[in-house]
This record gives sequence, structure tokens and C-alpha cells, in this order.
Amino acid sequence: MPAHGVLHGALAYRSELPLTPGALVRVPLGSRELLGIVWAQLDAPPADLVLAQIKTISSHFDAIAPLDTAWRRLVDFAARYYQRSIGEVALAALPPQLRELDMVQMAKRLKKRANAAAHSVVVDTTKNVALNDQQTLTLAKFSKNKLPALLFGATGSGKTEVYLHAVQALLESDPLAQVLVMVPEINLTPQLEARFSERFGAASVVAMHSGMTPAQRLQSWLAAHIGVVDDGGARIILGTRMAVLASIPHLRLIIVDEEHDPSYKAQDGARHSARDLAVYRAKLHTDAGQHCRVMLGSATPSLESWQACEKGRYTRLEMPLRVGGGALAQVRLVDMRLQPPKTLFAPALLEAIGQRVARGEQCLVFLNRRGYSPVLACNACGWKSECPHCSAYRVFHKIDRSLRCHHCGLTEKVPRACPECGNVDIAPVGRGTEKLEEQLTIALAGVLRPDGSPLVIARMDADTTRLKGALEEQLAHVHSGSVDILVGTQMVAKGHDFRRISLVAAVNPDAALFSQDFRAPERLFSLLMQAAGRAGRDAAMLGAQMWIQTNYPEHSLFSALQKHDYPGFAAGQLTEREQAGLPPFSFQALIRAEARTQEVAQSFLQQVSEAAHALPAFAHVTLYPSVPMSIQRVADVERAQMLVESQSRAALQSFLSDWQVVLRESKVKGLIRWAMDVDPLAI
DNA sequence: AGCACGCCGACT
DNA sequence: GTCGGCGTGCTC
Repeated sequence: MPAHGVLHGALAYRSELPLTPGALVRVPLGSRELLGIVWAQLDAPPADLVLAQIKTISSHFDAIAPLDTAWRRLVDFAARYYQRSIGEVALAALPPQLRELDMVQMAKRLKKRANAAAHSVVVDTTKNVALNDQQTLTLAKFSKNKLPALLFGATGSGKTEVYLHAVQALLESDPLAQVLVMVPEINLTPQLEARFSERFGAASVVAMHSGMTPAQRLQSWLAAHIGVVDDGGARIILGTRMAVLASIPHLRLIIVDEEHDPSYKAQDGARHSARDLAVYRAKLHTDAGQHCRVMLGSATPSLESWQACEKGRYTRLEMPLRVGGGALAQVRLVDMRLQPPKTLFAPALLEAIGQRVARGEQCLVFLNRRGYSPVLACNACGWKSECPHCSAYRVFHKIDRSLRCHHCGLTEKVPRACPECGNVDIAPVGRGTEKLEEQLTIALAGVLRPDGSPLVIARMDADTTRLKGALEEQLAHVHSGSVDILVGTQMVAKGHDFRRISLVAAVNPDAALFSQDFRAPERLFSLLMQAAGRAGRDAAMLGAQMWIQTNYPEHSLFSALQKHDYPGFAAGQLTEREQAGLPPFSFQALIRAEARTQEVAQSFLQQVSEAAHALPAFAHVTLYPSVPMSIQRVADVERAQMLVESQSRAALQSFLSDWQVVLRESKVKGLIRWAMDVDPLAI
């Protein structure tokens, strides 16, 4: 199996010596030589090949242990399930440097790992943090059961400490055991790595995420693959979704933190769900005789995982109480229909924010839109700041007076006058984080902190955290207390533990209530719940509040949120999904096509859709008509998509694997590319 | 993915 | 005449 994207099956090579499946080799392919993985041993050459056509393996990386059966089966499964080639999945799972290094260079890297082991410091793992009753009960329940576990724990209930203890119990009971801990975002790895390193020693822990240098990634991969700390291996592998495909031979526990987070679903290449693969991987290792558990944690689980608990496929572990007994934030709804049109902040909210700041507390304000305003428009002729390459408006960024397309990145200076009619009266329409920051600065100009100094407002979004280290720096500012009000996009709502925040405000979350995307309410509930969890984490701080400005205060999503009632919300959503035949009550896949013109993209989908009628499993699937994607054109590429749905996962799988062949063979002139997305998150 | 092969426009 | 544009096709 050469590490190669588009080749579909494995290729046959000869070898002088017998090689174990999973062994890493270098093989000639065409005019090049590249990395390969021995996939199976054949007794005879494949029937369609003449003996003379079969080339010989160039070399064998015998210093690296073969990839084990569970790993190969995982890759095999992921390739089949997500309809990609085994080569592509395997390739994505290996560190890029592994492909480039020869035997000599590899020997150097391995030596480096061995040295790392020699210099590792033995850490006292006995310094233990006491668990409360809720956490102790949760761990007891977890160890009693063998099913995948969903840890349904409120924000601040101490889920991380449960993870740490589960890991500790395992590492102590099995001297070889390895653990995989996944988080949705790179940003969340440093703080988690720090906690695990502190508890288990830095030598036991490696991180894996796309922000690492190629050399670091190779070292982490080797450490996970080696496993035994004394040999330079690592027992705890901590990372983002890519880590689910790492080689971890003695894997006994997988933890997926914030399991509901959409970042676990890859949006390119083999579009796998790292959460779903984690569950499958645990089963594979268990089937291979090495008992492996999986724990999914969230305060607002995905409806898929919640449903799995309801059906008894997962066990549910509940931790409703916060550590230290702190109360969850009180949710206050502001009816924006009672405010003058275009009100950014209701006066009551401004006043509440002012009071908090005056008391020395911090506030968090978020809006899901960066920039100053989403559109710039001409009041005379109706011109709008459309992107010339995308079907979207360019966003006005006041800070550098630019118009930026958030889809293709095109950035231009704001024109002095309307490009259409020359009118100088062009104005921003709508609001973004920049505008919030500006408005707050004006509205709260008179507010002072307890020490009499003026208040400080900071903005945190993709624009302010783009530079390396900028995010860490900004977080440090907030933690140090030098920032009173933090304004940002939803990134401020995620994971970061701000101790002194007592008020969180969602400025305008209404769009998600009536979105075309059936998962939008689930995501909004999760976001608001998570944001509310940012407030009042310090148990000593009383009266934590979450403010929501909305035109629909009577909406059931908000009433569930006020009661912190995720189970109630989930039950309602699941009923709706069941009635509408949507996931998790059905299974979906999406075919996306890209071309220079919408007609070409659509005609490709039309063509393969007609060809689909002849496939055996066609009777068990519903094929929807092709439609332009919601943002139809990005960077001058027209996009269209088509949805396939089935009541049966097996039927959908069988249909897709047959259809895949049709898609590959179908030639439509002008088509740039197509892709299949199994279990898509956004439609 | 690369890298060859192959079939049409502007250059020494 | 040919250098090179990138569409198409192949790799055991």
C-alpha cells in the first residue's frame, strides 16, 4: 500500500524476505520511490498481473515496529466508511516527515527518542487532587460498565479531573496502557497538556495537532507508536481530531472532550468524524483482545450521542453539580422588540455591564460576526460591497478601512465613493465585533473600575488572534484582570476558564433559530450553554448572569436554556428530528461538485444521479435533486451539492460504495472536482 | 500526488 | 520549425 492518495487498492510488490503486514517500506512507483505500508502477504501474484510487472520493495524500515492490526483495521474501516482510498487515509494518519526520510535520517530521529527517554524525569504521580462525591460516583460507574460512556457534566462540574483520574487508574493498573485524549481545537491543547504533564510527567505526554512543526509531529508520532516511556515512548497522546488515527499500540482508553463540537468532523480529504472513529477504534482494540474504553464528555452532548444513550448503546454518566457548589448563571432574556429598531445594546444590559465593571468583575460579550459591519451599502444607488469572486458580501473592517471577503480572503481598501454612482454617502449596514467594541467604548465612557481607573475593553476574534502567540497573549491579559470587557466571536465562549467573569451577553443569536440547517438550534443551544458556563466559575462570585438579546424570547430553545435543561431540549429536538426523518433517525451523505459554471456542476450531479437508478441499493435510498450550495460561488468556483438519505446505514454504505465507482468513471467536461461527505454536519 | 505524454499558440 | 501551456492518464 503506497502512501498515495488516488490509487484505490493496494499494489503488489515482491520481497526477498517475508514481511509482516503493517511494516513500513519504501517502494518504487512510476519513476519515484515512496513510503508504503505492507497491507497483506500474497502467496501468488494477482491474476491480472504478469510476474515481470511486479517490482521489488526497495527497503524496509525495520527499526520501526509494524503498524498493528487494530490500526490497519481502523484505516480500512475509515476508508470504506468515508468512501476514500486506503492510501489516502493511511497517508493522512502518518506524519508527513515519515514519507521523506530515508533509513539513515530515520535512525537519527529514533535515537533522539531514545535519548528523550534517558533524560526523562520520574514524576511523583501520588500528589492527588481529591474528588468530590459526584466525581467519585461517576468514575465508579464508568469502571463498572463496558459500553462507550457519555459523561454529561455541567460546565464547571470537574470533567477534566474525572479524565485525569480515569487515566491515572488505568496507567497504574496496566504498566503498558496508553491513553488518547482528544480536544476539538488546537487552542485547547496547551492548557490540557500542562495539566496532564504536571500530573503524569512531561515524558509520558505528547501532543498531536496540525499546528506543530513537521519535526515535532514525527517525534510525537514515534513516541505514541513506541509506547513504552523507557524506550522513548509516550503513554498519553493528547491532540485534535488527527490524533484519532495515530498509531497507539497499547491503547486502552480514549477520551473525547467536548464531544459535540463540530470541529471533530474533518472538512477536507477523508471527511471523517474523529468522535465516531474514536468509538469504533475502542471497539476494534477491544475485539483484538485489548480491552479499550471510550469516554465522551460534554455539557451539551451531540443529539447522536444522546440518542445512543437513550437506546442503551452508550451509558450515561451525569454530573449536574458544579465543583464547589457554584450556581449556574441565571439566564436573562431581553425582548428586543421592545427596543427602538437597530438597538445594539439594550439600556438594561449596558447598565448591568457597567455595574459589574464598577464592582471589579469581568464581562464577556459575543456576536458571531467579526469585522465592523457585514455589508457596506450605497444609500443612493443601492450598491453593496459584493465580492467579485464569491456570492457573498465583503465585510467592512473599520480598523484598517478595508473590505474583506471572509470566503476567498480578497482584501481591498474601502472606496472613497460608491464605485457605481460616485456617491460619497456609503454606509455600514449591520454589526460586527468591531462595532460592538466601539459602541461599548462610547456607551460606557463614564464607567470606572473600583480603583478609579478607566475601564478596558478588548476584542478577541480571528482578526486579533491571527498572529502566532496572539491568542495566548490576549488570554493572559484577560486572566490577569487587566481587561474588564471582552468582546468577541464565539471563540471566546470555548473552553477558556476565565475566573472573574460574572456576566456573559449574546448580542444577537436569532439567526440560528430559523436557519435552513436543521442542526442550527443544537449548535446554538450548545454555544449559549457553553457561554453561560464562562460566567461565575469562581464559586465565591454570586449572581452570575447570561444575557440574551432576542426578538423571540418565547422560543422554546430559550426557555430550556433558562432552566439549564439540556435533556428537555434534546428530547424536543429528537422528537422533531424523528418526525422529519432526520439524523440520528436517518443517515445522510452529500455529494459536492465544483466547476467554473453552475450548469457544469449541476449537470455532473444530474448525470451521476441518473446513473444511480441502476444500482442495487437504490431502492433503499432517497436521492434529492441537486441544488447550488448556500454560498454558491467561492473564489470564482461554482458549487452545487446533492443529498442522499437512507433509513439504513448499511444500505447507504452499500449504495455509496457502488456509486463511488460511477462517480469516478463519470467524465464531465469542465468539472473541477467532486467530493463525497458521509454524515455531513452542515447541509 | 507527481510525472509523463500529447496536442495547440508565440518565439529564436 | 520548437518551446512550453496544462488537460489526461498511469503508477504493481
